[in-house]
Amino acid sequence: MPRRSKEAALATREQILRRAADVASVEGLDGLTLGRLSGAISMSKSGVFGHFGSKEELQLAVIDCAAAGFEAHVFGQSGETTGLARLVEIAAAWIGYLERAPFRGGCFFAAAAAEFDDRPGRVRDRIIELTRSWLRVLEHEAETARADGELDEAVDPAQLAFEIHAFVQEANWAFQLHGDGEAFRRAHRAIRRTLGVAAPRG
Amino acid sequence: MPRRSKEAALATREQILRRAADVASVEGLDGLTLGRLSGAISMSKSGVFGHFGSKEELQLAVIDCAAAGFEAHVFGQSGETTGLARLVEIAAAWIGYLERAPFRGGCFFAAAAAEFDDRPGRVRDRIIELTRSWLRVLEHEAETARADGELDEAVDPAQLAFEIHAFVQEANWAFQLHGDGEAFRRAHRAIRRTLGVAAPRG
DNA sequence: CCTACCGATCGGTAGG
DNA sequence: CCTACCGATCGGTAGG
Repeated sequence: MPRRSKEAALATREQILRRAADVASVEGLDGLTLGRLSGAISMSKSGVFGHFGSKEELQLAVIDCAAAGFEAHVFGQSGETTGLARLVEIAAAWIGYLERAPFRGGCFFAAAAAEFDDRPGRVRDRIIELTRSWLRVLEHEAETARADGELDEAVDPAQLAFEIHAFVQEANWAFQLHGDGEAFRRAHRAIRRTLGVAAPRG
Repeated sequence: MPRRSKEAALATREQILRRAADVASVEGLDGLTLGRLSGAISMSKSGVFGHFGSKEELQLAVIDCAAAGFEAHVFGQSGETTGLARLVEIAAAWIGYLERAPFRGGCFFAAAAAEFDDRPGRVRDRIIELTRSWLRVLEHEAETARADGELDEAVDPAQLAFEIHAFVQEANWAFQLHGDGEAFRRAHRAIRRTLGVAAPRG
């Protein structure tokens, strides 16, 4: 018999993960140490450790926690639209999510990707999987928009996804590093211009 | 009297820094530890330490070393051109530098910026200074191109610099994280399209 | 979920 | 530029 109920243990786990994601966005997923994290939530190190079994499992759980928050915001905001309207909507929701600054360190995945892009392992694999799938969402909507005649037939959906993704990541970079208050507006403007140019001619 | 000549000491210092920049591009500027670095070049920890006096001074020296390599490549390649031709040239030289992969971990400054964008201190200040100045170079050439009538008068040079910078950073990101072999070609294509669109109408 | 540990490694120092 | 060391902290374990 566990001394505390499963519900209480799960609630503790969620509380740990929320704080961990915040710490990791600043210190990095590797700089997230069991000692500092447990101190920040007034638990013992091994009390935190017991919920995950290894640091790698903690890192993976933090990534999934951040992904769930991101998806809830971005997909929760978009309505029943498809194609170009949906592409515009989810890009705007993405920018809005970053503007609301869910973590102190800015975009969790931008930080995690830069940190782990050259460290093979399960953490890197999970980050690759999630970022690839997000790029595919953008690409898929661009494809639908082209098929529906909302974009010029010459448009390459993967190229369009690359450019939109670039603008939003650049805005996060410029805001976090330079404190550039124009950054998110620039991303909006760049996306609008790019989609305008990609519109069918006539 | 020093036991070894100043020249020899400086050569050792340069050797340390080259290796340190490579390690830091993978492990991060914080993950760059005196112990691992000294092991990698078969020196004692305190032998390396003595050249810098603190870990922060080592980090700053590594940043300046990476900046010198970047500038030598990018500005060394560009000729006597100005304005639009120069903007195209330095953007291409930048992409070429990243394609040649000077460090195992990809763009040194992209990694360093993501790591230190939320850690106040001299390291962050130096990264901000160098990245700001590079953005200003792009912006300045865009201004010149507009003044010379090579770009439409409605073009905002800062916005153009933002977009070009975004494409190259995105290419580095996609290549490092996803191993995307198309990434640098996509950046070239995006820049060409953006500058083509920004060219004067008529 | 806690206390009390483990070996390894960290940045940095003393002294030569 | 080296050996030998310092206190602090790391991820992880034993036992309750």
